[in-house]
Amino acid sequence: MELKVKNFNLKDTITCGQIFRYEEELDNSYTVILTDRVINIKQDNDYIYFTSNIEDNLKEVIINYFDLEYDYDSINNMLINNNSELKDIINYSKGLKMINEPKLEVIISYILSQNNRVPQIKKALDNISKCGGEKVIFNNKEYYLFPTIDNLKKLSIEDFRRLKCGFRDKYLYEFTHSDFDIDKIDKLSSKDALDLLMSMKGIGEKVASCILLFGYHRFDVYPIDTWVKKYMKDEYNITTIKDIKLFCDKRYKEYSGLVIQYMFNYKRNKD
DNA sequence: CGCCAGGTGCGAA
DNA sequence: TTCGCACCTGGC
Repeated sequence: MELKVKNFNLKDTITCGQIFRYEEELDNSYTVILTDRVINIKQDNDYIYFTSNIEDNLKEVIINYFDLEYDYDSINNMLINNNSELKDIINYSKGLKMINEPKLEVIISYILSQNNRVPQIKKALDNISKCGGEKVIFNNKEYYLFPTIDNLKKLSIEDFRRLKCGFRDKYLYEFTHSDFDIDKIDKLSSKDALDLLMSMKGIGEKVASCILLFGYHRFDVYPIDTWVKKYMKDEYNITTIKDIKLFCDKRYKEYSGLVIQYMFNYKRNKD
């Protein structure tokens, strides 16, 4: 199946740190595990080509997952008009979309991320999926969907430890056995949402920010990672997280989360 | 070996 | 309120 796109960069969108469970294939396509299916997707200029083990609504699923109907162009133009210093990084990063990743998977992923490395996080997520997720055969390979909350509840602390989650085992167990209402977050202000997330063990400010930005499209909440730090130091000689946040909130307001993604993408790929 | 990574919880001051 | 430290795991 194919779809015409404009201002979409598949590679940047998939590889800029939003999701963990994807593979780059030899033909430069990507295989990505979504909620209910596995897809393979490839871009050639203004077209994306995709296949899946499930064809039902595939186009709609792709459009939703890669956020292709959200109007990034207007926001980008507005940002550049108000902040001319953003011209370079936005032109470099335009085509980067914020993925609509399943919320439960985002939460589990970022609980795993504390004091951890990306390959290790991915391995733990794969282990968890193998244990409680539905098996999918796609292009003669086995994949495992991310488990439902009911299946995650079947895992003990020892199971999480065995699945290489490390000391985060107890946080995962407590979260999955809590009465945390994943959809309630959408009804809260960003501050209340942050507080609610941070009331859970293993979720601090950084992890909560990642969850809200990547899982809930809250562009006014965002983490500051090493690449953004590097960018802000090199461009403005601003070094503390507090000052970086003050700077971004003042200039980029409710779109700061989007801007820091552009900074991240620019700084990390420009070397 | 020791160090550290997409931080956080905890006890001590 | 702030500070220092321990923490699974595995790659360097």
